[in-house]
Amino acid sequence: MTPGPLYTYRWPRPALTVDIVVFGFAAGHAGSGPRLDVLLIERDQAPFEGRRALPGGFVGEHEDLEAAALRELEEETSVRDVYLEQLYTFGAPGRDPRGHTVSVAYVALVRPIDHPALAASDARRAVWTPVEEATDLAFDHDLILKTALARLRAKLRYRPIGFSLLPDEFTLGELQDLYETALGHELDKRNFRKRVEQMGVLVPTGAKRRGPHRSAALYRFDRARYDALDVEAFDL
Amino acid sequence: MTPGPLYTYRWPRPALTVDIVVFGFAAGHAGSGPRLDVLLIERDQAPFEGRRALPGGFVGEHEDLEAAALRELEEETSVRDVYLEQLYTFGAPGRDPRGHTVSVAYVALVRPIDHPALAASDARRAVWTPVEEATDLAFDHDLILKTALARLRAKLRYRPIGFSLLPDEFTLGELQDLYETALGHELDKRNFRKRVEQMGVLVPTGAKRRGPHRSAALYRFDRARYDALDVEAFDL
DNA sequence: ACAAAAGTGTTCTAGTTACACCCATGG
DNA sequence: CCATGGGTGTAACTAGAACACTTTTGT
Repeated sequence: MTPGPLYTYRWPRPALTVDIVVFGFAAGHAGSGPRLDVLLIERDQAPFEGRRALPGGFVGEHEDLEAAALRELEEETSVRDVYLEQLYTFGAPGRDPRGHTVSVAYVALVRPIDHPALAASDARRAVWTPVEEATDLAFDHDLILKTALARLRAKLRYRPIGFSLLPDEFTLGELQDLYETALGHELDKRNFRKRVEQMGVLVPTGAKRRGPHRSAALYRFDRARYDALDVEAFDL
Repeated sequence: MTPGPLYTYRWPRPALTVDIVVFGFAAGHAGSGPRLDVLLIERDQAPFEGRRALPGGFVGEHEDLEAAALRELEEETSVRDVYLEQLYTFGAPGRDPRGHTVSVAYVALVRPIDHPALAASDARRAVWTPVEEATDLAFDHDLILKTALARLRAKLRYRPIGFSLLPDEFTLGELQDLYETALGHELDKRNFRKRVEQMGVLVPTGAKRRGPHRSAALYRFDRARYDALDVEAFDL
């Protein structure tokens, strides 16, 4: 019953890492349409030197998995205060050429405020990349990204996680753009707004977003009101 | 780029295990109603000696996670040929008193044919336990079981995994019993049968199950027909 | 003959989809 | 003044929910 290295080190074992798929949503401005981005690191050492990879790293002993994910994320990309959710654990023996390494993958969603800050930070080489262009990644990170996208798309429909990708205040148009971009197909404007309104989890702030055209009302997601709802009651 | 122990052993790291939540469904006979069971092991050593626990054990180096789960399952309970799906990875630093141990949990679904064989096998102490009575388990296995149940309930609705809990041939009544037991509430018989029929993934075998009352037609799940369906088209 | 499970249709309701026009603003 | 996105209502359709009786079989 004594905790200790005796037992801990007796057998060889796989190494344990965390990898984080960080999604960011860039609202469309004039010219550029809305984009779903993923945050990638350019590796500066072998294996896969020069290849792009998901941020991540080794889990310390006595370190919580989620804590390790947040730590690596901040160390490598300066991103903090994110929605974080465990995705899946990847453990195929050949996935890391250095030896058997099992990786617990997480999905993080960040607000656009955090995007521009990245370039100015001490982040080594973190770059926002449109998801369609995020291919040929190191290790099995293509597979991890694909899995993360599938999860994001599935969960967006029945959990209010989309708001973690938008600024505190947003227009209904921006919310719809996010859904259309992430889901990959268009939605009917009137039906979309109808459903959003019926749910009653958005409160108008009274402010307006002024743009190149007619200004739009700003809304805020009301988590308290959402929590008061039945589970299952959120459905876009 | 050389794979090897040099890098592999440099740092202390959490140990890695797999744990498996094995669900079994016992159709109701005269007297006893239908039951959803979990397969538990009685621990014969510290920590948690004498307590019940989920089957599981350490992942070998260069061993695939799913392979490790299947191996441990067979070693400890003689159960083979099961539906297996990764559930979640539990890594709170205090979950194992021997030291930091991260566990990748799996859910397995087995057919009732395998139930009675267990007692006669070399399985140490594997016992089928109704889920409501599976409390006070070792480690954080109460939490793992709770998570597994939530997943089973959620997934039963939109994926055809329920058939992995039934014998090859089954009656519609048994299928409905399974759904009612797992979901924890009653379903309308006519609507249930209507939906099942509309899906068109069950084929009648022509045979009848003879019981204490009117005999019932037997069906078989047709996986080929299911695969031909759209995803999302399965919805009970 | 009776107890118990098998089997079968219809109606009503609620939710989802499809669809087109006017409005406000900035350039 | 015009281009662009903001904002609004209704009708048709479809899917889901509610509901009761007859049939078969073993005891």
